[in-house]
Amino acid sequence: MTTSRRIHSFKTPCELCPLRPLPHFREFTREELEFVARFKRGELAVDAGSTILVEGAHSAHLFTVLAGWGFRYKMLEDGRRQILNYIMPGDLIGLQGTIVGEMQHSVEALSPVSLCVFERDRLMTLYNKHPSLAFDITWIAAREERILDEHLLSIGRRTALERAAYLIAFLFERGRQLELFNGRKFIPITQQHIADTLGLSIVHTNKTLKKLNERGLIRWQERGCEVLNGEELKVISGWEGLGEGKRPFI
Amino acid sequence: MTTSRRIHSFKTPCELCPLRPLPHFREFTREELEFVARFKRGELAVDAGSTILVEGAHSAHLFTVLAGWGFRYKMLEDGRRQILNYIMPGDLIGLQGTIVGEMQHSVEALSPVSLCVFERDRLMTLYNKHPSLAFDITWIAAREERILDEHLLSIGRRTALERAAYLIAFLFERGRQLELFNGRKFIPITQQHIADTLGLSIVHTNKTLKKLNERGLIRWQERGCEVLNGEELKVISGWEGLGEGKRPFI
DNA sequence: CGCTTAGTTGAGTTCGTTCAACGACTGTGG
DNA sequence: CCACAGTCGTTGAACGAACTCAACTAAGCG
Repeated sequence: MTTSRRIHSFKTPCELCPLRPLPHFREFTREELEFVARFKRGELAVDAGSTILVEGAHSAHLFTVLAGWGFRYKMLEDGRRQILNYIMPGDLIGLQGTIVGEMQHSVEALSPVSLCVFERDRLMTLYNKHPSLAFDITWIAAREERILDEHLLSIGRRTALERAAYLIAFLFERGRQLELFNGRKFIPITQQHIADTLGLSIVHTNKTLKKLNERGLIRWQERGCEVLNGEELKVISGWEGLGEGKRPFI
Repeated sequence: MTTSRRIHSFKTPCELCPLRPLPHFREFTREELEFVARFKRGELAVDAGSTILVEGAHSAHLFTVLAGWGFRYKMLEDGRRQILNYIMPGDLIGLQGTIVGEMQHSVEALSPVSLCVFERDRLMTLYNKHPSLAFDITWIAAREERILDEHLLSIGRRTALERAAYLIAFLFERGRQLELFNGRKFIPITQQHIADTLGLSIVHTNKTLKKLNERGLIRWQERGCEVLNGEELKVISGWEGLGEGKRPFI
């Protein structure tokens, strides 16, 4: 594993944030934007495969993903790993660490990832001075909760084929909302990641994905998944989607 | 299913809240207490087995559990049910509905439950006037998230026996923190609830619980689970517990 | 008293696992 | 340039965990 991280004091100015103009995100008032610009302390860039946060650590920082894909996971002592959720542009990470004191899960990059860095000590200032942004943070936490609910339903009660279809449809829909696909609908994960998300073995995951492949819904190539028919994946899994409303991000 | 609900305009005054003196909860300032007292609109009492919130509904209310046990769940169209988490005194329910607009899961009572009722419209006032309480709400959401992470790890990667041990240890620890057991360590759930939480069939759940019973860790009786050895359940599941710090509640 | 719900148990089946081997590809060092 | 190791994906065979089906007990309730 190549673990390289570069911290730039160079900042993408929040006024020129590449995410904010997307129709997927809610607009900010000038005051909110100015506050967030001051709240931001720098940027962090990590390579694919590197660890962004480690379980047990006391990080002084909060991050918002600017670009790239990653995932949150927990491990048991004997090495069994469970991927909890995926992180993508606009997602806030490290909030749990800020609130509980110590990280309860780890975060790893799937692709090169760049992050906005915030200081957790200043979070209380945000709550004091910008109730609307405070509400946004709660909104973000509630959204994560909702997604975890869906994942639980999936792992607990769906069949292997339904689970796989759900997961790929989910990642695809998120990527679509964020306008991450330029032509090629490609999700940068390995089958091991799929297995560790769905609670299946790698072998059975492979055989399950083969079925989706045979139905012409996905194609596996270059260490990732190309989505050919996102709608049918939703039908198979019985998943209703994330909803189309705008969402906030810090 | 007997579904009875009584809404009392009668209120347990927040100053005499039976929960607040518990060492498990953080103390409030006088101002916070006064605000919450005005925020509270009444009380709701429901019988065991009745539904408190339904998926898809637009509830105008938020609730804090005052007494009793319940659970949150989601269902697939064909009836498969997944229990997401359990609700107990001090828990806030309905926040997702407030934030996303419509409930994404249902909530049902396991025992007689009484709830404090709040109006979701007034939540923004709380954010504007009481940043510390706003932070508490985020805290509560982040805590729920953390618990869901643990459940995901459990369902995804633990064996049936470990899962059962984890769940019972979890419910037991929560009950203990809330001082719900007076001598008899009894959890009011059926084996069907256990099955629907762990993602197992009722038959296999029964056989798994039998093993825990044979080891002298639990005893099943009167539609519930009596915990005989909570520590050993934690050891079997490899679960580290919830942490002992104080927590907020509204 | 019959009806319902919760829990128990056995038998046979299915789904998902582990083990094992192999091909394709990538990066590294000689 | 080739040899080598490492990762990722693929496939077959054997096994085991968890499932369904089915029958039955015990308790609670009208």
